Amino acid sequence: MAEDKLPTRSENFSEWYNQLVLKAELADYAPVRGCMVVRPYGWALWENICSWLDREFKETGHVNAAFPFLIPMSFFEKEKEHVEGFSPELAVVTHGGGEKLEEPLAVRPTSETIIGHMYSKWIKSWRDLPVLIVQWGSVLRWELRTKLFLRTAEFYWHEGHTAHATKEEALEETYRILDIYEKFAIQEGAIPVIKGIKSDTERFAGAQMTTSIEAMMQDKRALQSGTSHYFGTNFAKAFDIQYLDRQNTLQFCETTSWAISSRFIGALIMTHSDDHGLVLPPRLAPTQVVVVPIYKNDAEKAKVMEAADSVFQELKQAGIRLKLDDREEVTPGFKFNDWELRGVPLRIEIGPRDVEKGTVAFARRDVPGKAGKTFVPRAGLAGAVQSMLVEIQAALLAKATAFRDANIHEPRDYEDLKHIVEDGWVFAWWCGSADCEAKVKDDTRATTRNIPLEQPGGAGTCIVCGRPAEKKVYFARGY
RNA sequence: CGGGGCGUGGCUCAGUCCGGUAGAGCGCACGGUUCGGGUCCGUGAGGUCCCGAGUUCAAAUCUCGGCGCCCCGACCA
Repeated sequence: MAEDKLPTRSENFSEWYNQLVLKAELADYAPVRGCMVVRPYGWALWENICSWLDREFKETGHVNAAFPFLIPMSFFEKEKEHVEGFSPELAVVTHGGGEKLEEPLAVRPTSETIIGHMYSKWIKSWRDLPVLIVQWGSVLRWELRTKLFLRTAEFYWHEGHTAHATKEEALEETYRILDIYEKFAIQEGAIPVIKGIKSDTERFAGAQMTTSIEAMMQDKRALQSGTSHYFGTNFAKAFDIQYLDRQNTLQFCETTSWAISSRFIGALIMTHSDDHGLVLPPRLAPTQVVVVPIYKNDAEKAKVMEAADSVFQELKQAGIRLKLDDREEVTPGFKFNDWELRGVPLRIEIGPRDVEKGTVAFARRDVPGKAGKTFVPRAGLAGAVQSMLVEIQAALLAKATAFRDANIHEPRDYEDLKHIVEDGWVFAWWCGSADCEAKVKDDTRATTRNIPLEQPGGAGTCIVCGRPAEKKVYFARGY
């Protein structure tokens, strides 16, 4: 039960975030360094995220499977960039059953290697392709600095791993998933994201191309919210994933992998929430509506509870996820604050005056205070609630989009870039060289986020070195 | 691995400088009161003061050693 107030976003964004996660009971610190416990409310949110994605993956031909979370160390040696990228953050099991193991086993930081190994067994013919498998689970990376949801040692995700006959098909898959991620973020999460391609330095270890969706948080830092990789034949060559084509010629597969992690919950929090607590988009909120009855004696209680119960039944039958808060030991005012902290999109208050008038009171979470309160007729309530939830969802997206667009700037020159990334995103021409990228990072701690797929066209000059540039890129400080 | 801070009831912390019967607020339990924006009053339960060694008649407090956590950088979904 939360009693004291959150720090405000403006006084300490980081502390606001930490306390919000704890007080809203999304997660708690685990007694294991860098790990979190996802509490029931946080997990319910994660389940809503997963179930939408799962449905979408299945509709596009993917199937689910499970691979071991322990991976022979030698597997990591097979792809040079992959081992360099992941070795520093592996946790390794050296003993089992009291005996030292002959070969240490890594706790999976990602599963390309073990899945690649299995694919080489399973794929023999062009008839076996494509293979489109998704694994739901958790992985472990020994991060040096952790933060609940955003970067924990163990985190939850799905990882898709696909194998295809041709480069065209693999690229098509990479972008198909990126589109699903974009649709998910915008439509379900109300988070406006930018689709694009990562620079060579920001690319996934072992990939030929990494794409991402990037979101702007309320502190204007960037959060990579989903990622989809094209591997070419890198992993197929490392793990010997070959098939015989129609001409009876041995070919290497083209593979992809992609993921959205529990970090997305961090993105939801930092995009929509306010100084009163969590604000969740209705389409993902575990509880979309809470009904709070108000009365001061038994006679009132009887009437109010009768009305509250009938409202509850009607909305439940309409398929709305809701709760009736009939706790007697706390005051309505306490409940208001409590559910606001938890981010429930719509609160319905029912008091004696409402019962008399045949109304209920709506209080929108996204519009705090009096401005978000309206009185609604009791008749036809389910329809009114449905459309209010749609309105709130749209309002959240509109607000986040306006905020993002207001904080992306095109710099006049390099000095201007340095100034902008202090408190916003830069959108600028870039020659594509790692040197220029590194200079920006050294000078400002900002990195390239991605090269958006949607380009203005034409050409310009690199904001850093002044050489000709064909693409524009986003620079921002990331999470 | 560098730089800062901190380990005292469930939580946040005071007490440490200057050694002398372990405290507060919140939370929790019970009773009453209240209820359209975080009610108020009363009663009560709850502590190896991070660990170890030393100094002392006496250590949460002083000395030495260890462990752990948080924040800021380098690694990252």
